[in-house]
Amino acid sequence: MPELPEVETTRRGLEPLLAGRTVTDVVVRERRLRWPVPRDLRATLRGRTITRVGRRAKYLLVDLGGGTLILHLGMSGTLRVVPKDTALVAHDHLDVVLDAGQVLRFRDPRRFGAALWTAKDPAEHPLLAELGPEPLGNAFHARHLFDRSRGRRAAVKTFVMDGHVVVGVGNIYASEALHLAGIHPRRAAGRISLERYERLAGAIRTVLGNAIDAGGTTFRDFVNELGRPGYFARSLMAYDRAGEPCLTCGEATIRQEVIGQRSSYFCPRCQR
DNA sequence: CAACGGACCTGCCTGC
DNA sequence: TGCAGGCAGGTCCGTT
Repeated sequence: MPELPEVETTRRGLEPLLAGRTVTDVVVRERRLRWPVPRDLRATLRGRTITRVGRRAKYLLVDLGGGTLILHLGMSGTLRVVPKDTALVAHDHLDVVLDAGQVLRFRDPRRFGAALWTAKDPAEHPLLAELGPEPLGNAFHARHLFDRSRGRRAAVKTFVMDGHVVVGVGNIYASEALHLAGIHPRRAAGRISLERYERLAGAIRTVLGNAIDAGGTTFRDFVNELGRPGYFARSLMAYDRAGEPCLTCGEATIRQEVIGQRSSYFCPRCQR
């Protein structure tokens, strides 16, 4: 169940395994993902060679020269490169068979993920065109958050999880970043100062960067391209720690509340 | 516009 | 042991 660090971990793992490989076959076992898998995906991909694996927000972009396979892992998706004869398990919906006897295998029990094709610049695809800046890129900074939040009464946690504001900040890392920045997740986004957004922008970069360095966070089932978990869970300061002592102040207890229909974790003492 | 709830799914855990 | 209920890391879409 990936946020940006898990998707980036997957991308970094896949890139060297896929670049230069030619697609010899495609097997679609289940078309009913978030959007239907294109009927002609097999015919479209066969014979093409993968040049690189990119990422925009949580979308993986498999560049096949003349077009791009857009993959999204949804809540429960994993991508792995396995030998061609590897036994199938439940919810192995899609195989991209590669020349070197290996298969890029997409598994997604909940089917919130996606596999789409675009022949144009993927940045112009409707799903990507309106997205906010990358949190680890130069276009993301406190001024951006400040300007975009003026007049908005929604909780700041909801605000930073809006992909049209900034991409890649999911439910775990939103709680973590707000904790690190000392900001209460329910505070109205439009009533936060530029100075505090400086702290928040820095916290988002720090938390996401550290999580990528740790290979992502594994709670239940995230695994990388080799089927291995990430190690950031041990670094979490707030998420999933309801009732436990705050690791920052050592005095208060981490609270869990639902904000914008998502479980949120924070320290009522450190976060205001 | 912004905000909110519902929708899409399966698996896993809890409590009766 | 069985079963209902709730919850899970995403995000689009329709309605106010």
